[in-house]
Parts: sequence; C-alpha cells; structure tokens
Amino acid sequence: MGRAPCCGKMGLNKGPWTKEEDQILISYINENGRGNWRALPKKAGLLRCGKSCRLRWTNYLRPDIKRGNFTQEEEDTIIKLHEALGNRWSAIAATLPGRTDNEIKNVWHSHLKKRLIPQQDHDQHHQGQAVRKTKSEQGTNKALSVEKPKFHCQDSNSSPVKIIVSKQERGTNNQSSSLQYSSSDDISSSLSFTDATTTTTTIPDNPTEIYLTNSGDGDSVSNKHQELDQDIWHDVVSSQDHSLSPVLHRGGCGFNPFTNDDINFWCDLFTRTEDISHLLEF
DNA sequence: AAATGGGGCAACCGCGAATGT
DNA sequence: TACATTCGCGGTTGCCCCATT
Repeated sequence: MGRAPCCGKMGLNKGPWTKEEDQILISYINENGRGNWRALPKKAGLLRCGKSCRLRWTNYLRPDIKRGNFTQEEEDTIIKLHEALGNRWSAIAATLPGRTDNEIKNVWHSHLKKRLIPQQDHDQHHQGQAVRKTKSEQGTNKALSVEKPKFHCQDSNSSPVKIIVSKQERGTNNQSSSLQYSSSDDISSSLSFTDATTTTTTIPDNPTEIYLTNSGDGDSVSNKHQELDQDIWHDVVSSQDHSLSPVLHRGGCGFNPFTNDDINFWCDLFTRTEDISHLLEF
C-alpha cells in the first residue's frame, strides 16, 4: 500500500539534528517509551517527521549504541556474515550488539569492501565467476533483494546434523509446528512438536534442505510441495561451510504466513549445534 | 593560504512488509 | 477481505572534514 506521506509535509525540519532536538527526543522516549513513531514528534514537540525521529533514535541516540571503531572481531564477523547473507544489514547488525545496520553498511562500503576486492579479483580469475552487476546494470535494486544463495551439497560423506528444537512461551500464537528435512528434492522426514516441547533430533542421510513451518491448521503441511514449487519461501540462509551444510529455509506460506515475531521466535530457538548458529541470531 | 578532491558518515528516500480497522 | 496506516530495511545522497596540491 501507499507510503506514509510524513516526510513530505511542509514546515518540518530536515537535515542534521541539533542538541536541543536530541534532548527533547531522549527525554520524551525516556518518559513515555517509543510507542507510535508517527505521533511521537507531535507529542514531544519536535518539528520532525516520525521517520526522522526513529532513525535518529535507532542510529544515534539509543543508550545501548556502541561508539568507536569496529574491532577486528567485529569486522571479521561482518565480512563472514555478508558473504553468507548479502546486504542484509539489519540481520548482520543483530549479531553485533550496539552496532546499527546503518553503521555496518557504512563501514562495509567505506572499509571492508575495499579490503576484499583483491581477494575477489583473485577468486574470479581462477573460478570464472561472473562479476556482480551494479545497480544500474541490473535495472532495479530489487534484483539484489530476491537473489537467493543456492545450496550445492559438496560433501556427501558429512556426518548427521544434530538439531535442537526447544519451544518456549510464545505469546498468543498457540499453533503447533514442524521441522521437515530432505536428502533430495523431496521432503523425506519430519518432526512435529507443539508448545512447551524440547526435542533433540539427529537428521540422517546428509540432509540438503531443512524447512521449518507452522502447521497449526494443516494448510502449510498439506500444501508444502506446492509452496516449494511456487518458490514462496523466503530468507534462505546457507552455511559457508559446505562440510555441514543444509540450507535452512525459514518463513511462512501463503495460507499461514509467519509474522515478524514468528520468524524471530524460530530463529531464537532453532540452532544447529555447530558452525551456523551464529548466522541465526536474528 | 586557498582550492580541490576523496572519504566517512548521518540522514533522507522509496519501497515492501506488517499491522490495524 | 480490502484498504489504510505504520514500520523497518536497504540504497542513495549530501555535507563535513581532512589530506593533498
């Protein structure tokens, strides 16, 4: 649907924030919480649009913002996650407490990307990989956002993958759920569980793909293959380490879509015992 | 000392998703 | 179910600072 026309309104301040404006915003949020961003500037007495307030708060004024240069560890994490997730800055930021997506994006473009260029040139020379196209070359910027990593199982002898599923208190949604996995293109096994369950399972047969889905009303399970055919699954996360590397598909289906809370919930509780758990902390 | 160019970063813009009615 | 509203993300812009000429 349409955009909120907040920023186009006349008479609102734009550009850099003054100390006075910062103080008003901080005081208001400290006293009243964040609430409705659109209504916030009016209530707080700021001549800013809600969007500008939200950005200022999340990127600069939040008390838990970490200042200063990025550590080597943080930079390494960004590089690693960017390789796995692409330009999903918010997902990367979620793994670095105190760092914002905007900050990470800036660091990437100003420092880290350059550092990788020699290595990428080297790789492309040896592997014949296509050079990533620029935005103008792609036509629209959405071409990047629908790009999904494809999994190719390169190690057919990898050991079984241990999955721990522990379901916790989750607010108002009481649907049961299922974990399904395949060793080929077909769904071969599944594990169903309901609220308040903790389950540990070892998935045999070198799985290539894992699906996590709501199954409360049956729709998502009965229509699983159709959904896969229609490619409506989103947010594919792949491990960089191909020696233990099914693709994890998370997300909902057309009949029974996951909400943001659902996705966050699943990502919190769904972890592999080894390397890729750090990829799922968002 | 002045001009200039580039880097870094805060902020804006446009869009789609999520949520509300 | 349809539409309106709000939120959050990612791409982009533009200003400021600093090094270089």
